[in-house]
Amino acid sequence: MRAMTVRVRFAPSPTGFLHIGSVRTALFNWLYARHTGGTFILRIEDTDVARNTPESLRTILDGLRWLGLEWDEGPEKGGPHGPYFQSQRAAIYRRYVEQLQRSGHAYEREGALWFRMPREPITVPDLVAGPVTRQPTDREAADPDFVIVRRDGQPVFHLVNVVDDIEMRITHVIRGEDHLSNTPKHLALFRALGVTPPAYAHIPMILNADGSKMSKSDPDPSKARLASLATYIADGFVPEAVRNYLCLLGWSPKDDRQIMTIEEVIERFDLPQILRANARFDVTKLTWMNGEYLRAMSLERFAELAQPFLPKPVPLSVLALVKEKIKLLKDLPEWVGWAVTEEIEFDPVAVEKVGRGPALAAKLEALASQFATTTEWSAVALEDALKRLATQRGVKPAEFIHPCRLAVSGRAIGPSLYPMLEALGRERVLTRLARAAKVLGQ
RNA sequence: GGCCCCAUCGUCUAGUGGCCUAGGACGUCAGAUUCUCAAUCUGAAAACACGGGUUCGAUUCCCGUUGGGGCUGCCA
Repeated sequence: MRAMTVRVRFAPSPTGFLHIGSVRTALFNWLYARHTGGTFILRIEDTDVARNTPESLRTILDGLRWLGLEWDEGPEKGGPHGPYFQSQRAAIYRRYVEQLQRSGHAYEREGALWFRMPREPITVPDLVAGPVTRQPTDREAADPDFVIVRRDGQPVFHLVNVVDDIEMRITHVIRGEDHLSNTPKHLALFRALGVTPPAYAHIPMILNADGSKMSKSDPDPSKARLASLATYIADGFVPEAVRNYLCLLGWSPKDDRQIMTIEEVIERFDLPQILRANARFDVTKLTWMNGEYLRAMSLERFAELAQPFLPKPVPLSVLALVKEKIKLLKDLPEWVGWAVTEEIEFDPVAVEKVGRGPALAAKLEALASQFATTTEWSAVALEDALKRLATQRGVKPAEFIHPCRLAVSGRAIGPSLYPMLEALGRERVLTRLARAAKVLGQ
């Protein structure tokens, strides 16, 4: 007996930004396809003409590719079961609608076409939640039937979703738990059409940190931002980190691993391990993970990813200094500012911390004359020079280190001091020491 | 309101009746790194929602309560 080849699909609606929860759904589908050697299909559910936009479609395609979730069949790719836009499949839906009418499963009412829902409860054999049997709600008790073709002739979600899953030979439907309540309708449709339904796996939702629903239209703008994948791209998260973090939301490798290569995840991922409980999105942990990925990657890749975040080119030697420190690429400008701007702005908080006035000026001037005579301009030699000066004055090196950092970078935090000085070069360091002594010396 | 799903540290999770004085990670706090830091290292505090059962024994099984989430559109 040969197992049926797995065919899964991600079926977004191009009506806005790509939701981070949708991304996780796409990821789980993709992982399952890769784990089983199956096929990952992208299908665009654009039956609601009024709400679809081309930009939104672009966002979906780019977003999936950014994460490395390439589809095997779908837009810009083709495949044997196209077209992959529901707006182009009207003839197919019509065929199925006619079949339902002929077999007496559908009838017209108020200009729309309604599906005759079975009166007895339907059990969903869900791979994650187990068998789920729904009792009829108040509404359903009054009238369990539902619309499958609108008055304007457009077929609705429940119908097209099922028809396409049939036509595209979908074997497993992995989707958000918000669809669990819809599933009996879909099962009834399959039954009426005389087709064996796919297996269902409803995955838990991703919620905000406060447990509320992640919504792109949340009245709180900071929450609304977090719901969109675009935010993470813009803030300088790297795809591997976002993907890794998402893998750990609702799925667990069952050991203590946090950072995993995608190959490892593909190897271990399977439906039975998916958790039943909703998970909250912890952007802080994602940020930590992003820093881990940034530090672990090659300098070349770091430079490549950094490029869009830098107003002007920055030498690799400088990027190397901040690569180990930074967590988000969007913070790059302020971390490398010392290397690309001569007009250093002094951070008030840093000035407060280090101090100002004649005492500071004296230290900076001493430093300047010390560095002016340093023969070899290297991190090691500079460290040696600074420490000699401190010893001469009978103070701790820190007494000179902090003012020096402030003078050359304007900040209290940043890369290690001596490599920073080395990268800057003698001339710029001396200029900055003099300027800082003047500006902060009063 | 009705229906459905869910419930271990603040968060993500390990745990499928005794190995649990409940493990890991993020975050937090405290030290260390006699240069900062959102880096690194070390350590600490921190959880089985509640009430009934079942059992020799429950975080683990059952029921209820409470709490959270979802659905309840001629949206998807």
